[in-house]
Amino acid sequence: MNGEKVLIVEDEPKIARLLSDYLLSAGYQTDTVGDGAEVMAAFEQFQPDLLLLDLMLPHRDGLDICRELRTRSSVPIIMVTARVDEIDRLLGLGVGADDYICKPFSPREVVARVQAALRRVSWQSQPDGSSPVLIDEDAMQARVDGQLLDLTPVEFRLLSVFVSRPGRVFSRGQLMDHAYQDHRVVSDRTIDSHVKNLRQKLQAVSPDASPIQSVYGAGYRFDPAG
Amino acid sequence: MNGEKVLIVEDEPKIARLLSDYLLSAGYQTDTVGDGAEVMAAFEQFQPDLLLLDLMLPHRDGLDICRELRTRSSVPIIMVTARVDEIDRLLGLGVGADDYICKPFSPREVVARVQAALRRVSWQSQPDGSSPVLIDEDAMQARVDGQLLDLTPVEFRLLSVFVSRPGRVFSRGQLMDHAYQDHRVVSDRTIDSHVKNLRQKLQAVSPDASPIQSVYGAGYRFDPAG
DNA sequence: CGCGGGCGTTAAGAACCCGTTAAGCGCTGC
DNA sequence: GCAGCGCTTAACGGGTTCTTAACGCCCGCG
Repeated sequence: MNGEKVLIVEDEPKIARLLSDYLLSAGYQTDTVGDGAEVMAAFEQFQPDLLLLDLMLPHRDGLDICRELRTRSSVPIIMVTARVDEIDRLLGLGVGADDYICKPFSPREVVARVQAALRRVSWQSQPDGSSPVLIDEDAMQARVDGQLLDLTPVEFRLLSVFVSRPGRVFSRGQLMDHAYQDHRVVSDRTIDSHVKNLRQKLQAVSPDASPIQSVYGAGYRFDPAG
Repeated sequence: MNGEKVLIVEDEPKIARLLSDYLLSAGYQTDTVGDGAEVMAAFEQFQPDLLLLDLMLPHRDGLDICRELRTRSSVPIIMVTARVDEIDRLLGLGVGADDYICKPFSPREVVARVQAALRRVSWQSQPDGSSPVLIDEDAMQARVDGQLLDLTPVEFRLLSVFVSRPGRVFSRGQLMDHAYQDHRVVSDRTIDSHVKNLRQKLQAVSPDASPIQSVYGAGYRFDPAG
């Protein structure tokens, strides 16, 4: 699984573990650092796409870390604080964090905010128009090389998920989660079936490419240059 | 940056000030309103390109304001809410907001979202300049190619919603929300029925176009060049 | 080579979606 | 009261889409 990488900076092992578990099961890669002094090294080495940063740390303040990182990277940072009123103070200080989470947090909340933060940056960085596949969520239309695809609702949602994270392998379960907002459970074959139809419609428009690849034992991967 | 105008609707002065500062320093013009009852007037006068709308307001609910604005303008609206779980509720209600921000928010987040929302609209609007369909909310009159349409109240409101956001797919539920200011619940077939009549009247005036398209499994889409 | 589980495809019934008709209801003006 | 109008919906029919059972192939492994 090649999910995006989240660096967790948290000195309390139980909490670090908790965060890590949530994120792993949501398909992210994680690395954990418990000491403020080690953060920069881990950052260089792990090259995370996002930071979960506890405010209270041994040897070095989370605030301080946040400031230094901001001078050299625009990686999204989510601050984890123990108390709500801290947040006001942080806002006042003009720390450049992207979001804040208060303890105690719920699994869903953490994952939701991480997703949101990552979605935001992936959006901004895409000058859009660069990918051969364009998704218009509002209009519920998808285009390949300018050609409009005639997709059913499920197909559209699936393609939409794929396009949102090109190159990533999605398990059938993850595809279900993302494509069925009601938390319906369907069989794995159902996904296969829709992928088959989707592939067919994609090939009808651009016969030479096969952008949806099967990954044996894992799921499917979308690769626009496939 | 050419100083697009952002109207801030927020009753808490400190937060309003904070928002205003962020946006000003990012090069936007701002105006602030603290009372729900004054929003429409300020909107007319200031002619903003975007609204930052707090959900909790004195005298008038942000939700309510959002709905009314949506019937007469397609200006992007970003809702500001105090808690994450509000967002789920709002999404369920099909409010026509473009984005949501949770308190506490960071400077970067607010500015990023405002930028994103503005980029989105400038991108999708104005290929020509004059839509063939004109809506006069005050007079409750609609024209196609200059021809006056004889619409019933429900038909007028529906068309009005469609025209406000061309190309976008509206579910039947969303159409109900927008076209019935009281929170009435009617059946899906009711919407179908009105759409049928609306289509008929539109075709009577311009026989070649079919601007209201059905999107199987999703709803209806208005596309003036359909 | 034989095994077992993962996978692609097919086909068919289930489920769902939608346009239309026609009828009932409330309201208005005569 | 009655005719006319607009709104809503029950009901129906047709079409589309979804899902799964079933089957056979393929892959990786011992």
